[in-house]
Amino acid sequence: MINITLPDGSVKQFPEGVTSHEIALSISEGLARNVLAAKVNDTVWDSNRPITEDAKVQLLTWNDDLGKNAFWHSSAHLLAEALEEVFPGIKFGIGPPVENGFYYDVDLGDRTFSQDDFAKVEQKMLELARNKSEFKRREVSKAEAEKYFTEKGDEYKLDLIKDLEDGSITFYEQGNFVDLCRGPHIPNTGFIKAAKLMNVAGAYWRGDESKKQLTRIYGVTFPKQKELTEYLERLEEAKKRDHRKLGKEMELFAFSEKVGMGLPLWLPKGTLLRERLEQFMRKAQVKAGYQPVVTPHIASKELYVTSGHYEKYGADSFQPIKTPNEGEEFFLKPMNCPHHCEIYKTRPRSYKELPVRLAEFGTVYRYEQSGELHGLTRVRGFTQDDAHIFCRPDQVKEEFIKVIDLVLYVFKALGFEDYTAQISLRDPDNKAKYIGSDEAWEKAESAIIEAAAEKGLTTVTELGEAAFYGPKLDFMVRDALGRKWQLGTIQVDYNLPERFQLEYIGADNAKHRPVMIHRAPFGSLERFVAVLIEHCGGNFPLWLSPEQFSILPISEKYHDFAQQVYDLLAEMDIRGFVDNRDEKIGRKIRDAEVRKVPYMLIVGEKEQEENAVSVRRHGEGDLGSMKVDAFIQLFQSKITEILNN
RNA sequence: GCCUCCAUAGCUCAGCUGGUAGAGCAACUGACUUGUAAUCAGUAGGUCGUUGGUUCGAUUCCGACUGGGGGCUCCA
Repeated sequence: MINITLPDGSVKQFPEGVTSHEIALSISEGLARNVLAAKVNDTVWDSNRPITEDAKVQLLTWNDDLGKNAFWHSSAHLLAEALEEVFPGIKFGIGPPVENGFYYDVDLGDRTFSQDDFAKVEQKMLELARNKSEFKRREVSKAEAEKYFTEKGDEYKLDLIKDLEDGSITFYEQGNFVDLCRGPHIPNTGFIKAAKLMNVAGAYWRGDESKKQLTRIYGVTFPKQKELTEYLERLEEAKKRDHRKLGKEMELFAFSEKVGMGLPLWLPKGTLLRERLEQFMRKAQVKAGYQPVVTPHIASKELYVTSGHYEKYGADSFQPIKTPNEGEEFFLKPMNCPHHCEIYKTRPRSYKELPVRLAEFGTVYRYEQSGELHGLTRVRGFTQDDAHIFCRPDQVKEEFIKVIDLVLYVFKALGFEDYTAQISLRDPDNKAKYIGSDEAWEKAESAIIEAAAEKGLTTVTELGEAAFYGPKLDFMVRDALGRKWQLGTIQVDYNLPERFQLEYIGADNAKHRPVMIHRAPFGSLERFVAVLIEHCGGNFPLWLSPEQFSILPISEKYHDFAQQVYDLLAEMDIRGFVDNRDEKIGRKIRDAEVRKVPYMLIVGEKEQEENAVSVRRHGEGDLGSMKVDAFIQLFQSKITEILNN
């Protein structure tokens, strides 16, 4: 008998060779039906693999990420089996589970695979799933493995086997399909009740551009048809919120072939939104002791030679702007830091005036690969809400805390409630690849950790993720659909102060090197607006909304009164418009609803008599009639509610 | 950049296997003067992304270019 420890700490005795399926069965039959795999002493095992020693066992179902992984990994094998039946002679690369499903990389030879083939393969998958073929694990020798795939003629699997150690190789077999695989897998294919292929894409063998490009087939499967339906509905919802679609519909921004790819044009309404965000940040920054600066969009090559960016990015970036003077070259600025360093250097600095915080909404240009461009989230010209803090080493922690406060204030005002912070530290085993002294790094790293802890942030720490020039803290927010986005960033930089020979005179009358902190709570206005659009589905917070109200006169007779109300609201800095088209009120309401206007103010005979407006809130409906003053008060209270705490 | 799919009116899209195009919405004109999610009628609008080729003939087939979507890191 062996002892099995379950997650609740209880210990049960089972005969040697018990499987986790049998353990589940001893708890309940329903559980046994749902167990996909099991974590046995920190390794995930097949649920039908015999356990021969005392072990800690955690049963995994569809509700566990690891359970899903096993499920989707098994689905990849099922896909491969189906593909092999449909396309005999097909060769296979790798087929892992991913965040939402799985894929398999295949080499189809001369054949092609397109959306038209999806249905056929999906059907074949379900047909094979119904056979309830068991996933059978088998340990094989390296020679045996090589023999099998040599005979099959699959050079990709042979390439994989080459790097594996003899004795550690396993095969999995289900139905007529055998794959080189470490596992684990679900008990049999019958668990897979719904399958959908999502898309095809090219992917280099082993991610190496010089190797052959395979066809990557993405799919997703579920243990219930209903879950597939729900998943597809979620995708639909995400599509509806796509910032590229809403940006066009709401006339926020546009692209033009003539202007060039990745270069967004901000339309009037989008500009209003963007300027509101800038205004908001400016105000918060002034309060936090930042000094706004402005720097040019181009700079002499020398600046980037000094900063080191020329050497690192020069060849892959926008190429220099030449002048009539021979040898004179200017670059579009790809970042603001070097300019700010030069501002810092305009005069000697005393320790007493540090920290110096220089802020700029700096528009920068980076030549991103054409395939990397995506809506507003990845563009070639964008504006950072940039600032650089030059401070003494002993001020790093305090400055970090202040920046975190600022970032949290921004998130709160914009309705991002679910966020985590990632602390990126250097790789402790490879300190040589980082610039800056050991002492400085340790100080800065502990300053970041302490600052994050003091602010009560939920953090993930990643070793080796720091930039070569310093550790950093990144904020990841989760939007309304649960998708993760990286927004604000705070980075310590030891590199530029060194390269630019920045210094300050300390109390000891000696020269010291300041620490530079680079931070951007939004990241870039473009990216932030994109994330914001998707987060709120185009229903912006009231204070940001480009059109905060629309006045809808019942008929032409009330146009004058409508204009009076409009003037009053405009006076109070409330933005909106009068819809004086020759349309019925129902039509005007519908159009305003579609345009996502937060407040609709209906004016007719009654309202005119009482100097009132009938208020309708977007998505909520009629709020009844109120005096114009009362509406202004209601409106302003809604705004201060968000911005002042 | 590479793979793959795509490109028709301002927008969303239809147009079977080659014979120069159609709908809805928007726009414009007129009628209606309207009470909480689409009033009715009419008008106008397209070198079918650009450019070569095949063909008697190309929006349709082939190539190139431009732009767009998806993917190119996550252990067999």
